[in-house]
Amino acid sequence: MNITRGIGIQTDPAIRRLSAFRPINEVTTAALDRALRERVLRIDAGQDLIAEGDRPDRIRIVLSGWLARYKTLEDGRRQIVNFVLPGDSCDALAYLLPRQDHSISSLTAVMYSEIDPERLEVLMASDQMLAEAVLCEALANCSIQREWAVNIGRRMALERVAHLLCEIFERLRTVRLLLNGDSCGLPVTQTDLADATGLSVVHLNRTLQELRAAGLIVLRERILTICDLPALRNAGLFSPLYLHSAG
Amino acid sequence: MNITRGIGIQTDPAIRRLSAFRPINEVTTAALDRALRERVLRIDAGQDLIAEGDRPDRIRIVLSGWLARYKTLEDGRRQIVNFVLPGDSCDALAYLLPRQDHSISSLTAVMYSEIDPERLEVLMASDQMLAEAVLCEALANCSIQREWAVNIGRRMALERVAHLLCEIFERLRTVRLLLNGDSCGLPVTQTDLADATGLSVVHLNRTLQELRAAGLIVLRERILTICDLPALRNAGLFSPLYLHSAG
DNA sequence: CGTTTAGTTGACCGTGCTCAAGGGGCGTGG
DNA sequence: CCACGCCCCTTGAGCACGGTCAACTAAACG
Repeated sequence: MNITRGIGIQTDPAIRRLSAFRPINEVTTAALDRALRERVLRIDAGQDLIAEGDRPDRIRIVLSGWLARYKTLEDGRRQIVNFVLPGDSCDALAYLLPRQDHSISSLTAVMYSEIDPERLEVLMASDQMLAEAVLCEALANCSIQREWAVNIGRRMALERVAHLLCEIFERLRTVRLLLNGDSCGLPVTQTDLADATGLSVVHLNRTLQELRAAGLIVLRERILTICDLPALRNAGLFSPLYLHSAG
Repeated sequence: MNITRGIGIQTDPAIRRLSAFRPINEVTTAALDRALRERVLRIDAGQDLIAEGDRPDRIRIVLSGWLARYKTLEDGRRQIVNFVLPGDSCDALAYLLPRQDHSISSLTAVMYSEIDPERLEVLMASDQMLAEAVLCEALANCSIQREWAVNIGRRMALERVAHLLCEIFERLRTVRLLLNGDSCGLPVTQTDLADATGLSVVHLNRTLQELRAAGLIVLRERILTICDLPALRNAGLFSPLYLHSAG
């Protein structure tokens, strides 16, 4: 984990993410951009950025790379409860609670900004739109959480995986991270996808193959191509309202 | 749905719930109490209080009775994503987003307060502790949501039901709604519990019987008695950290 | 009394899990 | 250069957890 200063850092995803909820004016955008560039850090894949039980102190905002919010049971069973994608915060408001109730680990190499809660509070106090956007981001994450409960609890394996892929595709679209109209990176293992859908790796693998065989997706070398988006949405009973991201 | 004014209304659960996160001083408590009593409404069991797609306008805070946050799939499959218990708000911050992303319906007769968002904002602006408590309540709900994903995704039926019962018991304890040290009301049908755990009604019924046979619980006439709390927690792999409610 | 709703039980079956083994890519080290 | 280990993906076989369907009981209610 090392601090990376200077040039070549893109803060766009974070600003795009917030802009999906409220218009952020130029002055605030610039101030936010400055705050984000002040402490940029990098970690490799497979590191715990936040562990359950930690005292939350700093706010972390992802600039690039994927992470997973997860919890494990005593015997090792793991459930990923959400993916944290570029532009997402690893909990902008968590510092209000005494402890972290879940862990967050990197699935890929990750670049992120650290901001002190006080710093963000100052920014929020100076621009009501920014304050609301930050709250909305938290609320939207909560909504995604609810949809995951539905996904895991009431959808069949095929529907579940289709739904998850649709969600990821949509979320990456709002931060402009599609590779072209119908592809995006999917830099996670099948074990990760299994833990996210509540399936076993074996069954997840077979389900992916079913989706491939049906001509809905191509998944090779960590690139997901959606061949027939309407059909995939249909297969996953996917409706994007819950993402609250206008686009 | 009718307005009930006047006496005999208990606002305690709502105030206790917020006090679990931040100390609320007497002045604010009194102001909050007044705000809560201004518009108290009542609905019967089985009514939708909020429907997916609604434009959120008013804030609703439950004074008595149970509700369920839920989503349904096109073909009728229903997943309850959380219970809303006395003292909980049906989303204090939802008005920031354009649409409700899920429905909330009453499982019992319910008494609740309606507050205008502006009214609450004024109260929050005048007392930082209250503002933080309201945010914490939303964050704690979000944490519960994550735990439900784990519950549904990675626990076996018996563990799942045990866990849910432990959670309900704890949550009712923080708002002082236990009937005595080891009992609480559980005014919902087995269909509701099935939809909350992602199980079928038939299997939920059998799982409850297993818990009864193991001497862990007694469940009769909508009263849940936990005979052996440590054993039930053990059976459900339950650890209350995620509730963030100090007690 | 008939109807409805909730709980219960039995029988059967299927989705998805477990266990196990093998293949391919890749980095490391002999 | 090849050997080895490691990680990830894949496939097969058997099985179990939990779903589905159906029927029956008991209580609540008009």
